[in-house]
Amino acid sequence: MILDNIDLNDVQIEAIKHNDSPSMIIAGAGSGKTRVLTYKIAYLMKEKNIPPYNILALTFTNKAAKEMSNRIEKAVGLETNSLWLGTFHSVFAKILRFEADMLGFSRNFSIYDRDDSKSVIKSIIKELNLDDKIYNPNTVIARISGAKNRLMSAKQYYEDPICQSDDQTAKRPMLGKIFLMYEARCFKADAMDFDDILINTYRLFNQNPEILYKYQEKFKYILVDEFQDTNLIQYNIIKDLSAIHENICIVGDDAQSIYAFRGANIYNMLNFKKDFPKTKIFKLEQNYRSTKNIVNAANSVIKYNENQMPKESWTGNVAGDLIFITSCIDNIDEARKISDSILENHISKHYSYDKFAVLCRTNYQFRSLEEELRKANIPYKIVGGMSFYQRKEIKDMLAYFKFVINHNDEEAFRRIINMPKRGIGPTTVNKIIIAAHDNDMSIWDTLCNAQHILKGKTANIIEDFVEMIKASKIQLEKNNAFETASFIAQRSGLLKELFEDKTINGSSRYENVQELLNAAKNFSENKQEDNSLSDFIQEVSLLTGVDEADQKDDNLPKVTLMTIHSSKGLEFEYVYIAGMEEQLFPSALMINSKEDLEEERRLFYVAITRAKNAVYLSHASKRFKFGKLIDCVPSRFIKEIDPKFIHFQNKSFNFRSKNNFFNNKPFFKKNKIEKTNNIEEDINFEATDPKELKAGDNVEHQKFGKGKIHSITNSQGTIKAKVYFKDFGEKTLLLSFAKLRVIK
DNA sequence: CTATCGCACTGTAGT
DNA sequence: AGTGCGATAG
Repeated sequence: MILDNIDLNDVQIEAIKHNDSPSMIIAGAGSGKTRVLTYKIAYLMKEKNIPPYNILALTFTNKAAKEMSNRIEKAVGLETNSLWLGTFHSVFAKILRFEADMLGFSRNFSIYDRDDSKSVIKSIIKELNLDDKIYNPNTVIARISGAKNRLMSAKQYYEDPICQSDDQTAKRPMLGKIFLMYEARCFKADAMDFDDILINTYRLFNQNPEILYKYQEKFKYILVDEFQDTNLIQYNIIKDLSAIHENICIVGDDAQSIYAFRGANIYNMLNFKKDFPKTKIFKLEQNYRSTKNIVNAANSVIKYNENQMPKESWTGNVAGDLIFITSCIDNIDEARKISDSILENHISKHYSYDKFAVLCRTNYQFRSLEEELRKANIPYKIVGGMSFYQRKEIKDMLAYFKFVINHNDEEAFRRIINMPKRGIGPTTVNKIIIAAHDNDMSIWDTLCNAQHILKGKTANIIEDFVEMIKASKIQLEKNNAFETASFIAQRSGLLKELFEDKTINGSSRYENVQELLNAAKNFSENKQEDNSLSDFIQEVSLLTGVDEADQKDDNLPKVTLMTIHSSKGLEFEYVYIAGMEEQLFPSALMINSKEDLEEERRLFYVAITRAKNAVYLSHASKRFKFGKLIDCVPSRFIKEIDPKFIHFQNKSFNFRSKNNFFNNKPFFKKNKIEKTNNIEEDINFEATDPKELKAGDNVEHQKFGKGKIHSITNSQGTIKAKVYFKDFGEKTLLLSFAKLRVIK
């Protein structure tokens, strides 16, 4: 039998074998959650002979889905293809493509990411002649997304008295109108944003009982991973889907719920038992990952949270090291101490670099860390952050693909119409879009009849453009993703333009587009069917920064730099948590209520429990932000760890102040480890007095080499220079810190 | 229409 | 520190 010879404890086995009524598996950090889930699916398929297409398994990240699929393949052999395993968004998007016409969409609908939505919102705000400082696009998006997550349509929002009065007091009376226009615009462009994928699935099932029934019968077994991160809509959909068979198994840990900010609802976990009274609960409390000190320290912090389910996380592992705490002068000192410590552990304990992770609350903290790791010649990789698919040239290329697939995609149209430059400026674009809106025609039909609104050269250019799209469409219908993509890349002239750009930035853009074509190639070759460009785009639209991390990897072990959010589900021998400061972690922007603070605390809990062997916390007294030095105070979370589990690395600490945990001057010692020879360090640069620099000067920079000052500006008290470097393109430098030397 | 320059804003997290 | 936008020059 499949579970024989597999290392599983009694509760795990019980949980795996329970499949005839709802169940909830409360799985603490490091308790073998994924293991249970994968073997549960394997067990259903092999022992219960459930056909894979009757099983639906939902995860939150593509990465988790991929890993689970790999593990199942290992356990049962190669039959996971027909298994419905994927993220909420990808599975629901798949269903929506099948049933699109029920909702008035086509099966080629586009998916708008945040940037696309933002751009639509911006153009609406502009059209309505509203002030984008009051109607900040981010705020507007947040309001709309919030309403959508409460299952409110634009029309309902527009008519709702509470929403109206809220917006009135916030001085944003037009928000309802913007929402209405946004919804209309997306619908017309045959596009859905991330929220729409969930909402439309919910509506599809609620408005069409026969379709719901079809899927209820199809998905006889439903499993949900990371259930604590589901929002209300996601929960309602899976509740509906499992209403007949009630073979639903949810796995989660309330202590690791860190997505309330995007609508995840910790109470879903508590409500589940009410909605499914027959629920059997399993608690996986043994931690197989971390040492006793780490588990106990994590427990001592999380007990400050009032909202949580009772459980006892414990481990049979060794006691291990205490939690190290280091005080630093500023973020550069912090980065240096972390890189020194990594090097020391790497050398003395022979741990390869991939055993280390540096976790941060925010993305911008990576900059100083990166620099120090680079100086110390420690290989590293950054996970998340700016995604490959968010780069300009990639978005441009994807916009071409999207427009060929969906001729009504207005966002894609705006992006590509003058990329590469073909002489179509904003005036012409507006003419076309206004003509389309006025005559209630689609963008595409307007383009095909461009001779009515445009004259001479411009009309010819548009005609050529239309021809190009038509030719690409023909490719789309008969060829696979790679063939079509290559055709479009060349025919559009985008590839040629990038190829001819000989600056470093230009050639890296060219390489990026090649990389994208390469991805399309792999996609086409790995699949026998469903390998058209449409299928490729569907997959890519739901991909994020975290997913590509391993993609370009050259097998060299590297230290991982990531945010705590993206570290969820992973584990490392050594975990460094940088920036343990009030305002930063817990984040000042975040904590408006007790619930918010508790979420930050859970985030801290997640961070600590990533570690198998040791945790290093560091905090700085000063930190650069927006080019300014900010004073920082150690995080309250440090104080909350039971002192029994802490070791202070800086001996000079004392507890003089009652209010501030450490308000004495932090101890600073010279680096013990000698730096490897680094050419850049050999050049001894002195920062030139900013007053001596002026626009047009030829300069040399320590890191970027030779360049020319474009302009010098003084904004909000910081003097900045835009410098064009020969090898690195345009950079903005803070003149007070940048080490520039004037070349005569 | 396109290129360049100065200014202002942003800076939680991820599908 | 990077980006994006508007003003202005080309």
